[in-house]
Amino acid sequence: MAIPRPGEKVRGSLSGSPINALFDLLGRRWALGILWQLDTPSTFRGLQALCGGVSPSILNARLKDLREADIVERSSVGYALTARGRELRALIVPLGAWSADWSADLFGVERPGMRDRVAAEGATDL
Amino acid sequence: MAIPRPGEKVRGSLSGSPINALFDLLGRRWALGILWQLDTPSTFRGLQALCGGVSPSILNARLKDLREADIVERSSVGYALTARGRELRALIVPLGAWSADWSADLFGVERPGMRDRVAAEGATDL
DNA sequence: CCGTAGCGCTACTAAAACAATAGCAATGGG
DNA sequence: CCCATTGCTATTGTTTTAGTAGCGCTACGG
Repeated sequence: MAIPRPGEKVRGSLSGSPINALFDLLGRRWALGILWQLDTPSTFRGLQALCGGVSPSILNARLKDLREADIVERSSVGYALTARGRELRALIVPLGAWSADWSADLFGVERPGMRDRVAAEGATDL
Repeated sequence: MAIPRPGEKVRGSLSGSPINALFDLLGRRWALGILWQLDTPSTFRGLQALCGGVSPSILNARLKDLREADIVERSSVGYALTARGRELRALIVPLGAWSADWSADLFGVERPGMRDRVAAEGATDL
């Protein structure tokens, strides 16, 4: 699957504006999870484990997408975020705290201090 | 498709942690776009148009997901974000500015002032 | 050398999600 | 009653994702 290009049509419809291109990309399965887990660089198999055993085919496809989009790159220590990717990740980090509240309110799940850990450390093991 | 519940397995794998449940939800097609467009309440067909003509079946499915997740609700003026949904949307608004930069750098697309408009007004017509 | 282990990744099949189109029941004018 | 609009379902066909197996490569230790 080609990465969505602003200015062209994006998967079936839409104006192809930048935000929609981004949403198309991030709306693919595991894209957000990969971004989240790549806080620290990981090997392919390491990342696969972090993502709960995603199938390698889809992991590879998503990594390819994210590399073409200049969000992820291969380094000596495995896959890592680019500078731009780190900026993007910084924007989605607050979702961690939001999801903790959401989960607690909606499902009654509670994990004391989780909010603060996320806010303070950007913990990835939610 | 059932909404992802923290604590249970999420679509095939993962730990079922809150952030992963959220990523599962937002990783479905149009979920992010709907959140983005629901800045102002819209009717079903209005929202469909805003999203570039999404098919009604998938729009309906996504609205159902988002309503079960207490992110979207039906009001007298159509579909609208809940209080929680507005909080979530606020977190993704910065993606608009990021996507504008990303698009400009990666594809050479340029629209003067877009960044500022997004930052100042939260423009949705990117 | 040879076996073993880890790595990145491809191939294949089955299941699920999504897209596209048509159209129905309900509501509210004119 | 007629017509337009709305929310939505039904149906069909395509695309994407899941799940599993395993190949080629590199780097060991023996």
